[in-house]
Amino acid sequence: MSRSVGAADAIGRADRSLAAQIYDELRRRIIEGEIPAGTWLRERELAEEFSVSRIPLREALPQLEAEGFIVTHPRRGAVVRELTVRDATEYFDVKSSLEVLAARSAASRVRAGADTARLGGAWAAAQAAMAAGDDRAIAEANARVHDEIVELADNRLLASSLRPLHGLQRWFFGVTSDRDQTALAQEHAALVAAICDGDVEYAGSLAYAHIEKSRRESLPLLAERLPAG
Amino acid sequence: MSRSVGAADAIGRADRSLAAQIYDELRRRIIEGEIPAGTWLRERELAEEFSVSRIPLREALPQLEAEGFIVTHPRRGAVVRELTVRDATEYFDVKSSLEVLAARSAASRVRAGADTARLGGAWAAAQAAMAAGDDRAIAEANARVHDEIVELADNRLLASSLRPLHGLQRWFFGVTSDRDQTALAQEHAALVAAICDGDVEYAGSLAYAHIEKSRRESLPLLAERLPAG
DNA sequence: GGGATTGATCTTGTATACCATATGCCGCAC
DNA sequence: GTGCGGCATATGGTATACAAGATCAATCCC
Repeated sequence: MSRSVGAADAIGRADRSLAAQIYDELRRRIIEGEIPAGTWLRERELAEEFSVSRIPLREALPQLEAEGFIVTHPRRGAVVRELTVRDATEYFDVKSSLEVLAARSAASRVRAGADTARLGGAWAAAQAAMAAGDDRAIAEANARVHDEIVELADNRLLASSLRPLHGLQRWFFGVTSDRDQTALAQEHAALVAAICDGDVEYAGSLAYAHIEKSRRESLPLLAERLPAG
Repeated sequence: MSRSVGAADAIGRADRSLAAQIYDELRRRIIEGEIPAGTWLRERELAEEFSVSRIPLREALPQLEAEGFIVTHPRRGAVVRELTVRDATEYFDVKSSLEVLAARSAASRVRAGADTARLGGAWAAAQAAMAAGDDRAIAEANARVHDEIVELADNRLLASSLRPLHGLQRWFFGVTSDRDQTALAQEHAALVAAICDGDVEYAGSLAYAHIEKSRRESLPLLAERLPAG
């Protein structure tokens, strides 16, 4: 079978394996709500849609299950999981712990002489986006600030632990989140400053406050549109 | 091909999927050192050894990669990763954060009326094993105490975040770890008491001290036998 | 003699066809 | 109305074939 040119071209001709591309594509569709909770995912159906054989799907679907996006029912198929308020609570709990660690580690590494150029650059981009008033750009810049903090923390295990949380976040909130992106950027300002100062304790406290503020603002909104779980 | 009865019977006839069984078996072999770091894992070779087709392996190997046990080189195969001191440091950092959360959450749930019977039972088993002087049993009971704390915390996301750490722990230390299991059990005593009292702050502090003590005792020993990374 | 090239070989990546088996549903008998 | 049996369907798994990237060694040219 040729590699699909027409309708199924959602998966491009990237140099990555088909399984990885399909994983990415399905993950994106679930996160962005194109595939709503409760949808059944059938191997052969998806294989046909993507114009691939079942093999790549048999690698991609278990990965999606491992990250908690779908639940597999043996011999019945996989169904997209439904997010609940409980998931959100768990998310904020774990996120809080790990983000504090990231902020503290980043500050600690700065104290040990790490380069803050990239983080500074990301933060500058956020400021520029704020000045321009481009909400989408602010959201993207905020996300990059976050990524750069994790990068600066230089802990691969931490980064891999945060990855599923990142997916959850976008699943919950979409790209922009419920919060005012400008307010988010303001909080980032203090956090970035503390990290660049190498102030471990302060950076950790700010990160904690940052997440807890998000929790308090977002949870009530989520509770309105999500089942309790 | 029939389902293997002879030498390949490491994977039993459990009701789980072949991929899951093979994942478990490979994971166990890596963790227990039967497959040393640097070993190349070849699909067809393993398929033949386990008397299965390549399909289950194509599901199992990506899972092992996702959990950090192997590194896949496209079109070359997968190689068992080598643990480094850096991995150990990262492990303790993340472990510290998440175990504190587990202890605090567990205590908080007790305060809200959760049942402590299972945790109490696990702790009683550890005491019994200590009285009997059975080191292996103490180690197992200690592990169960830990599991019950996570269970009591009742946070599935936290539990799934801790799972890879648990694998890392056994990979680093084997079943018994480097530490004196009786000393470990003593520390568990105070932690379990604090949790059962619903004392959130104290439980968190004890969990933190517990991990940091492990770090300080174990890291120098690991540094002797692991490359720096 | 040394470095670039080519080709053999190994391994994964993917497709295809087929069989086995569990699950759920529908309709029939009672 | 209820219980049972069979059928449709989906995954779980096997076998096989072929394509293509990676490696390495032999070879060829200068």
